[in-house]
Amino acid sequence: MNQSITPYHHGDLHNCAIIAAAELIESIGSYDITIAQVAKRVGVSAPALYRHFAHKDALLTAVRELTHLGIMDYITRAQADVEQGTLAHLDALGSAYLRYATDKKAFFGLMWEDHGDTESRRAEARAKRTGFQVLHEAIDLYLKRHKPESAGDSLKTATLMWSTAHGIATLQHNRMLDTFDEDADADTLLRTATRAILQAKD
Amino acid sequence: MNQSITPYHHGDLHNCAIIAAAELIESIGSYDITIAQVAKRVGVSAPALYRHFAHKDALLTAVRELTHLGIMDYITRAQADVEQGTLAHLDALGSAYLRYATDKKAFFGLMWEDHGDTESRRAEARAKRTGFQVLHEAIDLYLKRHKPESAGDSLKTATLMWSTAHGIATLQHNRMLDTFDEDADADTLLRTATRAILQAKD
DNA sequence: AACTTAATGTTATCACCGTTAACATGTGTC
DNA sequence: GACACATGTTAACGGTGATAACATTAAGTT
Repeated sequence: MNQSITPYHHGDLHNCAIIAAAELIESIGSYDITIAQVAKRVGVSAPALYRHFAHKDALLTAVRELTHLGIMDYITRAQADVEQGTLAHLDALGSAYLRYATDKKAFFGLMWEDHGDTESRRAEARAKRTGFQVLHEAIDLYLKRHKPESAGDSLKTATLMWSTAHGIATLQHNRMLDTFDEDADADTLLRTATRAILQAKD
Repeated sequence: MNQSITPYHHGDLHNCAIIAAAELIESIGSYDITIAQVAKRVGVSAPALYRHFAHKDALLTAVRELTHLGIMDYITRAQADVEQGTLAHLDALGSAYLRYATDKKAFFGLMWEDHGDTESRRAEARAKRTGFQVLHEAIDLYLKRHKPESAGDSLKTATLMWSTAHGIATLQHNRMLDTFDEDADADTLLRTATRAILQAKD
């Protein structure tokens, strides 16, 4: 009696490790975590994780997938309350992006972190592209409705708007926005940019 | 005779270490370097560097200062061939920023990297702000000449343009621009954005 | 039910990292 | 020349990602 309560085999170490890593990252507000920390949190020895992940970055890559799901959740939810193809729709998308960047600071940083694993880059690129396509379709719809003569530029317009949103988000993430203009507000900036980009070439 | 060619005291280890670190970063194309690597390159033991830098991040911060000088050099040089306060001036500034991001990939990454040293953040913020002010003045001049009614918005306009340039630069840095639009060209995108932002509210 | 095999844990260990301590060697000053 | 101080050295520590060798459990075959 009084034997080990937890069995030798964990059961679902793979997924639990990913979740534990994500929780850890969120709780300390930084993606600078340790294999040992994750292992301890799951209640397992550190090398055990190497049965499920080739190296630390593979684990972080798995967490990155979660972050993509997370931001897609933000985006999807933002679309729910809004009529498709309207300016409000575009504002909602941008606002969701900015909100994710501030709400989930560590995750946002992790998403765009440089890492070497070339194999996982493709999967990530695909995930980011699907997020991008939501924006692209919204812009395409908007242009066809309100500026049919510019509808052919929807891809370039979407790329530009994503770039702008990303720039504002990362500058805010690095606490640089208010260094430049202490009254700067990310949402207002993005709304201004959105209108400028859409109005261009009139 | 045949004594040690290098004296016991290095003479200017502080600056040499910074330069060595910078060279190392540039040569391997990543700011993920090691104190030992830097020490070896200077021909000194690793702990010797701790006489000149409190911790590794202090050394990296010193390199960051160099990167700020470097990008200011790009910007200053870009201004030389161009008439102040023109659209060409603004294009040149943006182009210089993008060029630095691609030419000095590792340095650009280092510049905006998250790091904990709160003390050095202020100095960096100041350096970034002076870079920003060049853009701000150029935009202010442009607006006063070509759109005097919007001259009051020059700060917000500059913040927006920097954000856009930064977004394009970082997306390109993460090889994401052509993931979205394989024909995307950073310079063209930024020029489009510049014109859109300046034309707005007409 | 027993044996085999593969999956998945364990502990021991490695090389390397940032960093500190204790000691050595120069340099400048009176 | 003696002393203080700056600046270098080697030795060592705790922590990191990762591997090796071994232990345990689960699953499949007969």
